[in-house]
This record gives sequence, structure tokens and C-alpha cells, in this order.
Amino acid sequence: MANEPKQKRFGAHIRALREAQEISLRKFAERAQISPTYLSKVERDEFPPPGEEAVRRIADILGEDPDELLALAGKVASDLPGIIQQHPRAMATFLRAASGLPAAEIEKLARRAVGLRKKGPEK
Amino acid sequence: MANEPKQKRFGAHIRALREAQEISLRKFAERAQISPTYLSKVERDEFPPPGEEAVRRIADILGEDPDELLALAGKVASDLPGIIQQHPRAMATFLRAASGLPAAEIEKLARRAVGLRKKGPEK
DNA sequence: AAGACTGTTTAGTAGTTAGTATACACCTCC
DNA sequence: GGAGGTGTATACTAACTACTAAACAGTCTT
Repeated sequence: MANEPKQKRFGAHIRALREAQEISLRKFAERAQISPTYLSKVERDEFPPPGEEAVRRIADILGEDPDELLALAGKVASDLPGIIQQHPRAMATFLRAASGLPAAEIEKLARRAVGLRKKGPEK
Repeated sequence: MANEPKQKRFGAHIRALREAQEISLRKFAERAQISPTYLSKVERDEFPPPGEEAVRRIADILGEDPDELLALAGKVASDLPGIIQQHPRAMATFLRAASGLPAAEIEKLARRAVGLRKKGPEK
């Protein structure tokens, strides 16, 4: 028991969606601009998920939310680290506090943040 | 103009703090468990900042906030991606909305999140 | 039974990240 | 004038990430 992948669900997930849309592995690989060989392994979770750009192209083809699919790939969208780094302590505090909250509550806080944006700093 | 480092301030920053505490490069390297050679280059921003664990040890020695120093190193603490991935869409929405807000406002939202934690989901 | 599909096996690779060891030049103090 | 300190240049490296090309085996169509 040594050769197991970290992300067990990414490959199976995109394979199911691809098959539901009746796209062949080769056609899909072509549209996603990756090699069929690679895609085959990724879909069977024999290889870890591709890089961010490839995951975004896959999400686009499958009609999935990119942030959601990136999460399944064990990644976060590359713009988020930059945002966190603007106020690392405050953002880290927030994220740790919000960890475990249901999505609906986080969305409410997001709407609050949008509200603060409009009023406060106009930049 | 091709050999410039990404993070121009990390090295200079820690060198200044180290010199302020009058610790020699070698002693500091030993305490941070990295080689003096490597530290020398890092402090002159000739090499990119070290990995997260080394940055944390450096922050500890210098009495700096780890999240802040990690940000200066162009990284985010490794627990944060995992938190974002619990609710990737909601968290990404929040972060993009909170981008540009002053730290004080983000801290207020963090306190709100703490409040929600206590009442709502007890896990 | 040939041709055109399907997915898979085998065998690599280029680039990035995060470092190390050896050896050097300079300074001082005794 | 050598013993012990300062920082630095040179020269590698091991592990990991994100892939590719060539060839193969089964199925389906005509």
C-alpha cells in the first residue's frame, strides 16, 4: 500500500461527467488541450489532477464551477493567495474563524463584504 | 534584466531584523536549521524565500507573525487551502469581495464569523 | 478482414522548488 | 602570524509537478 493517489475523487468525477455527455476520451483530451494518455491516467486517479489552467479548461467543457473543480483537484484558484497576502493576518484569522461554518453563512458574510466595498473605500 | 527575484523584500527584511538582534548569520542559520550558504543568498534576495516550515522557524526566532512573514515570502499558510476547499465557491466569493477592504473591516467580519460559530454549528 | 474507432500500457522528459557541501576572502585579537 | 570569527562564491542535487509519444488491445462497421 504505497502507490495510492492523494485525490481519490477528481478523476472519477470528471470521467462520470464526460461519459454523461458522451464525449470520447480523445475528443475530450483534444478540447482540453492535453494528451489522451495523460487524461486516461488522470481519470482513473492513477496520476494526480492536472495544473490549474488545464483544470479550468476541463471545468469549462463540463460546465462545472472552476473553484469547485479546483478544490476537488486539491488546489485553490491562483488569484486567492494574492488576495490573502494583502492582509495576511486578518484574512487568516477570518478563514480559521469561518472554517466549519455552513456555506450559507459564509455567503452571507461575502454579501456583507460587498456592502462594505460600496460604501467605504471607493478604489 | 533577467535574473531578478520575485520577492524583493523578504531577504532584506529578515536580514535587517537579524542584524537588529545581533545574531550572526551562522548562528541564525543553525537555529533555523538551514545552511549558512543558503541563508546568505536568501537574505540578499538572490534565492527565493525558503519553504513554509523554514519560514515559520525564522518567524519564531525573529518574533514575527508567521502569516505575515509567509505572505512576504509569497506563500499562504498551508492550513488555509484546506479551509477554502471545504466551501470553495463561498470562500472564493468572500475573498474576492473582501479584496481591497482595509484590514480593520476584515477583522470585524472575522469576529462576526467567530460569533456565528458559537451559536450555530457546535462542531 | 480492413479501417476506424474505443481506452490503456510503457517509458520517458523538462521545469521548478528547496535546498546542500566545499572552499574561499576578509577581519581582528593576542 | 595563526586561531577563530564574519559573510560569500561556486558547484551541485534530490524530489516533485505536470506533463508527452509510441505502441498496443479490444470493439464495431462495412
